[in-house]
Formats: sequence, structure tokens, C-alpha cells
Amino acid sequence: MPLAKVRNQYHHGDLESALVATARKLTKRNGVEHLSLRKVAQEIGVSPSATYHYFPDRDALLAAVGFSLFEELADYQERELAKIIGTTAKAAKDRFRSLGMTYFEWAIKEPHFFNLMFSEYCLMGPNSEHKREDSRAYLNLTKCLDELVSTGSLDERMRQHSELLSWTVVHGATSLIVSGHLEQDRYESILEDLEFSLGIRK
Amino acid sequence: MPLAKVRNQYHHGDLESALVATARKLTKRNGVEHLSLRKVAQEIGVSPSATYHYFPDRDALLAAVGFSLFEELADYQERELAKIIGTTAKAAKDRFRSLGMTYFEWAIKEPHFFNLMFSEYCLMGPNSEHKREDSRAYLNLTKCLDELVSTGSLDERMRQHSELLSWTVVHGATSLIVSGHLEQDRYESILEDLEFSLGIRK
DNA sequence: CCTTTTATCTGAACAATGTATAGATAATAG
DNA sequence: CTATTATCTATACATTGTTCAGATAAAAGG
Repeated sequence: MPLAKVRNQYHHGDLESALVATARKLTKRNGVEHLSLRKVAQEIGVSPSATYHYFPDRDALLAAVGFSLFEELADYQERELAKIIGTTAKAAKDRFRSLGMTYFEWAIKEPHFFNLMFSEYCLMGPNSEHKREDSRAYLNLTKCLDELVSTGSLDERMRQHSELLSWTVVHGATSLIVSGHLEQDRYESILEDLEFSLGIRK
Repeated sequence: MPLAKVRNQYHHGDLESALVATARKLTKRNGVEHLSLRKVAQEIGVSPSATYHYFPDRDALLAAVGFSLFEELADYQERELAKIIGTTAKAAKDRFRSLGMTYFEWAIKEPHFFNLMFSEYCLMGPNSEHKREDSRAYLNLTKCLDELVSTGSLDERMRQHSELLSWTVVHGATSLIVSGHLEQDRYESILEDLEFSLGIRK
């Protein structure tokens, strides 16, 4: 029996993944508020009610898509980060800059994804397993900052202040640009402002 | 004829304002994705189709609510700002802090409002009349920063970097907290980090 | 004051949506 | 080969946004 057990006519094989994947595709195209459960089912070729064996409701499906996007973003960031090699001060600064740029570029490329991730569908409760500390994106940031300190590019005294500051600046600028409240071409200069205020001079 | 021409049975009198006010109320309660045009009309006591004489569709009504919220936020900020009087360095610092705190407190008090304001319903196009430069909230920020400079609390060289930096930090931290990605009690320390990195020592 | 015109709102209808329930079908286990 | 269980379908329902023809009241013109 081959691995590709695609559409046994009645039983789908892996409907759960198909649901997430298709919901991802339609959300990417039309945005989160226009995602229709029925359209997702229709695209897969399955009845609308089949959905409810894997997700209690539409919100749950959207949440599944949203949480998977955080992993995708981290993947992308790490791929870009890996392109910058070396342990010099310049390499550390480049990686810090790259971390901020990839966050932004990813959001600009797929604004509907970004909106979903920080929408009410992906609300993080106090007991959520997707906390900040164990998120890969945040771990990458702390690692970058440590490198800046060890290469002498970031003052030790400033280190503790720069973690949340960097994160909120990057996220805030991205969010404002995606929602149209800030011009897109301002982003890079904001990153420079951040580095300047943290004392990371070039 | 009295001003209070409430419900002449057939003609409402001021349906447009009533629609915005009621949509505001229901959005505050249930969030933007659960706002129903029919519920709004029902609450006012008018037929669902009456809406379409004032707003082309549901999105337009939500946009009207959203844009009015920016004014409400500015009102609140200015009221709080007016409570701090004086031209001393301490007063200037207090006003800067207040500006950041009010933004946050307002969002925490009504997260559904905050979500609407930066949702896809209030997207600012390139020709939007609600641009950053002429927004009252942004003008208040620039005024505050000028005061910090003139009282010697903010280095002139840092002044140009601090405008967008302050804005994105405040918005970013607020956004992350509202969406549950950051703990609420971290906010004030982030403001302190911002002031520290801008060189505004106490 | 009466008539005409215009602005405002109603009623009914439509397609699409999320969701619940009962039953059909296929895979699995005994 | 049969019984059980997981998976999916068919049908139905209430609710939604939206359209359009027509009713009603207000304003304008005589």
C-alpha cells in the first residue's frame, strides 16, 4: 500500500492536515474574516460537517492555522539567520538587523497571516502552551543580543533593557505598517533608531 | 418642536448616529467579528435594510465606529495630560509617561475597541484622511518630546530618533499584551526601558 | 390648505454561512 | 465472517449580509 493514499473516495486519509492546509491557503488569499468553513470543505471535496470531527468549530480551525504560522515564521527567520556566518561584531550586528527585517518582510508579504496571528482567534490564554519564553522567535532574539554583548557591541548594562524593547519595536512598527498607519519605507530607519538608542553604533 | 424627536414611529430622526452608537456598544460587548448588522437594527427598533441608506455595507459601519474611536482615545489622552501641570522637567517626564500609560490603559479597558482600530476594517489607505501626522495622538507625542528637550531631559541628538521609537514601543507592547503574547504587568517596565534607552534618566 | 416630490424606512426574498443530528460507509478488530 | 468503531454524508435549521419593490412620512411648491 503506497504512502499516497489520496482520496479513497469515502475516507480521506489525512483530513485534519488537509483542513489546516486548505484553510491556510484560503486565509492567505482572502483574509481571516472571509474564511468559510464550507469553502474549505468544498475545496477538499468533503462534506461541511466532516470538519467537526477534527475541530469543534471554525474558530478552532483558524487557531490551528494561526499557531502553525508562528512556527513558519521562526523557520523563515532561522533560515535567513543561518545565511550570516561568523562570530565577529559585524556578523552579530547583521544578525540582529536580519531578525528585525525578516519579521517585517514576512508580515508584509502575507499581511493576512500576520493579522490572523495576532487576532482574537489566536488569543494566548494564561495557560497557553505558546508562551513567549519558549517561543523560538524569542529565543533567537535573546541569542542575538547575547552575541552583541559578547562581541562588545552592546553594553552589558543595556542588555536587560533591550530584550522587550527590541521585540515591541519590531512588532509595533510592523503592526502599524500592516494596518496602514505608518509608511512602509519607514521601517528600516526605525530599526536604525532602535540600534542607536541601544548604543549599537556601527 | 423639541430637540428630542425620538422615534416618530416611522422616521427615526438621527438614525446614522444611532447606528454608530449601537454598533459601538455591541462591538464593545462582543468584539468586532460578532457584530451583527441585524442585531444593531433590532436594538434601535428599525428594519435591517434601513442601515443601507447610511452605510454601503457592514464593513463601512465598522469603519465608522473604528475611526471615531481614534478621536475618543485622543480625548482621553488629552484629559489625562491636562491633569499634569507645570513646565518643570519632572512635569514633562510625567506627561511623557502618562501618554504611554493612557494608550495602554485604554486598550486594556476595551480590547475589542483596540482590535477594531487596528483591524482590516480600519485599514488606512494611502489617501486616507486619518494619517499619522495630523492625528491628535501623534501631535501630543511630538509636543511631549519637545518639552522634554526644552527642559533638558532629552538630548537634542536623540530627539529625532525618539518619535517613531516611542510610538512603536507603546503600540507594540500594547498590541502584544492585548493579544496575550506578553504579560500585562510588564508594560510599565517597558516604558522605563524606553526612557532609559532614550537617555531620559530620572 | 392641498398636491407633488423627495427622503426615509419596511417587507419579503435570496444565497451563503456555521452548526447540529441522524444515518451511511468503510476500516478495524475479534 | 461478523461486530465494532472511526469517519464521512445528507439533511435541516437558524442567522447572517444584502437587494429591491413598495409603503410612509416629511418637505417643497402652488
